[in-house]
Amino acid sequence: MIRMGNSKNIPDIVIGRLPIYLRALNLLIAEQREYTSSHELGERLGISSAQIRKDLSHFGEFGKQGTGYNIAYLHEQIRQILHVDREWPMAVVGAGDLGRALVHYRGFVPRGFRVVCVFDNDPARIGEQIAGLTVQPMSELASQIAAHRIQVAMIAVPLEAAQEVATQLVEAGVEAILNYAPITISVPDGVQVQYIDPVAHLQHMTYYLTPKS
Amino acid sequence: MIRMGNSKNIPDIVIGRLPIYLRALNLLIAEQREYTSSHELGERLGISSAQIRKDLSHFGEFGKQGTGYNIAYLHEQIRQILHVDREWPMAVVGAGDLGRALVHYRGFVPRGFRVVCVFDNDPARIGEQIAGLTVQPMSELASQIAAHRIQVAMIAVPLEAAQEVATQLVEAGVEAILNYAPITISVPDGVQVQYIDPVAHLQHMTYYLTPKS
DNA sequence: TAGATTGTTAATCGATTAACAATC
DNA sequence: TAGATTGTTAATCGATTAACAATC
Repeated sequence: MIRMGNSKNIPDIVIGRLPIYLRALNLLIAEQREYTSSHELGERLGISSAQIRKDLSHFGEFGKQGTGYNIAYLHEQIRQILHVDREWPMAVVGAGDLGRALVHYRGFVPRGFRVVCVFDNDPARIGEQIAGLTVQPMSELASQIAAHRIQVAMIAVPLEAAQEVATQLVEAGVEAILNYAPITISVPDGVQVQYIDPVAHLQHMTYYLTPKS
Repeated sequence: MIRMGNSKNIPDIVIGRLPIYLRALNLLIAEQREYTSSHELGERLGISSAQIRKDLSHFGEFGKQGTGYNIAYLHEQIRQILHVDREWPMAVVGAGDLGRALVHYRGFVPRGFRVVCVFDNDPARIGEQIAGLTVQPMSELASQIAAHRIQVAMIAVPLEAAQEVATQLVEAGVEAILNYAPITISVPDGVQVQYIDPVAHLQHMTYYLTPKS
């Protein structure tokens, strides 16, 4: 297989840190700062400065000796690397409390995403309006995803339904799934999956705690 | 410093996988299965069987050669290791869409957690009922956390308020924080913090996608 | 110039995997 | 017994860190 000269295989763990750097840069921009350094970023994030420089070096040279990184420039570069220098339309499946909160969430648009449709299989919910979107039946899923050219979806259904929904999403052409149901789903190679399981994080922390009561 | 004989320092990354194992065991229990193997667990989770055996070996010997692991027994053991063989009372700060969804979420109780109070600083929200709980003003935070002996809290406020809320929680005695605001917060040593940032996960995935539109 | 900070190399550290004796 | 699977060791693999020449 031919490999492009500039597309080395960058560790996934490095990719996973770029959004964190971007988040920190957002804040620095809000503070009206112009320059930062790997040392300052590291301090704020609890990461070593060497790691930040090493991570960024996979993609190019974004800093200047002596002065550090121009915040706006580095921000824009990372946005391009992560492909969030545009707006990704997204589908939400599940219009329960969580799905509703996702549709309402104001934090997607400023960071490159927009919920453009929401689905549910409960007749009581279909037709309901959420933040200007109409809850659609699952029978509309494939056609809507095609019509909106949706590549990214979020699953907010009960765990029993999550695998079936994932399968439908992939069949409809979705290539990246953020799954809120506490179950590992199986998808074909090449389809991206990430998980959000608050209880897993809580359990991780309680390992270190001694119960009071 | 004196170190107990049986409390070796177990890598944090191993602790982070235990909740995933627990989640898989929950499913196997629901399927009425009695025994499993490191191979089967690994298949389901996309993890090598060797890693699962290695991880578990940090805590004891839970399996039997030839037959694998008794599911109910392993489940109970991991629950004890993670200290979720009890119910942790939790506070939610922020009664917006997300906070509301967290208070309503049915997935906490079966896995060791229960939201017992919710706070907001918006007079329009204070007094509101959410799933049987009354939204309380921030001025009540310290006394309520003490009264309920709360050690775990979730932050669901806008990012501008997150650091201040975290500081108040720690002062009130909270030892573990799950932060939904997209900002790295600073807390004293010994206080656990975990982050949930859906956008970071989405951006991680879009790195691997080629935009269609 | 002197001070600061990058990008990169090499060394260190830690995590994952392969392999297998033990044994159910 | 034969087959399966554990727990563990040693080897491999990969990620992090320390250090520094280059240079703004």
